[in-house]
Amino acid sequence: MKKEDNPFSVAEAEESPGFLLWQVTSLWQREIRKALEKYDLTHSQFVLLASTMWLTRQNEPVTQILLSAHSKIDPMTTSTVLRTLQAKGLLERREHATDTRAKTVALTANGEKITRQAIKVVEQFDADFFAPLGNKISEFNKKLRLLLQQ
Amino acid sequence: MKKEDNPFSVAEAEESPGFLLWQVTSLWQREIRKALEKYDLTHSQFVLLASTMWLTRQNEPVTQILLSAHSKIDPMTTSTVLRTLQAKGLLERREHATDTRAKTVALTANGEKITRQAIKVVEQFDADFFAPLGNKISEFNKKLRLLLQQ
DNA sequence: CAAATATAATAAGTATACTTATAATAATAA
DNA sequence: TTATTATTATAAGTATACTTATTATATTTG
Repeated sequence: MKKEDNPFSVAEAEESPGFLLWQVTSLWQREIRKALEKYDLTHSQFVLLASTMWLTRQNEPVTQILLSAHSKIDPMTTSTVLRTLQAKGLLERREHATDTRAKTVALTANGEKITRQAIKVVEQFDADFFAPLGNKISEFNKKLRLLLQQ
Repeated sequence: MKKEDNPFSVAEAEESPGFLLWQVTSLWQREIRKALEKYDLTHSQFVLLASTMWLTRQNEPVTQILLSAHSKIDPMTTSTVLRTLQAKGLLERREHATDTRAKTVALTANGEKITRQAIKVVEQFDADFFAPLGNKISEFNKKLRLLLQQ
């Protein structure tokens, strides 16, 4: 292969933000999965449980579509995962009071208990995972928020 | 729910690097998937094709385990996805010259052609996606590398 | 009000992404 | 050289994560 035919725009794979993001996320998700294993929760399940708790505390009407928007998990996956969590007895899905198309999601007592424990574990894990950034974490957060807002 | 019982350590979900990383990655992967649709490639397939091309250019012996390590895709998924790519005629998996346990992966002519086109599209997509960071991209890359090195 | 459009949820199907377990071989140590 | 350990790849099974299509209901518009 001829050198002048290089299809890559960067000299090192380590200079591509896309490839770096791919690698970091792969590792992060893999480690989180291990941390959640003891609660028999997948990462997506945890995100939806924590989001349900979060939105409930904001006094939002917790519909599936709102959970999907908040968690950035697509609506179909949200539906599937929530049913799994319902089967596990961690949350309930009732008919919405005013919108009969929608369902209202709420944690059960056990769901609340497990979610609280899992949040602690994940927050500690994240603290460790992002520790190499030191006091640059807020800068990192700011950059991520920039990417979300486009 | 009592306020003093707040299980979250941050006042806003937007202050949690973990949740932000989850959201950014979800959006990024979803958009990349759309960009790769016209080549009938998933994101993982693209990463493995580009990694094969990259490692080939580095004159590395491109085994599945090396591809797995480079791409951060676990070995089993690497095996499955590579077989899909082989069925599509985009790459070949031959017996390794010296290690009969291993397989040597190489792009076909068509695989090379499609990979080159897809790299262009993904690099352009990433340029757009990370554009809000402006000249802070190298700082962002540096932070991601810190997280990889731990 | 009736028709058109939008929204909320899900069925079915495909492709990861992971787990544990296993086969086959390579590399190393006694 | 033989036994132990490590490496490379894959089988089988589970849970996302997505797509397109559909159902049911809300909302908007003429």
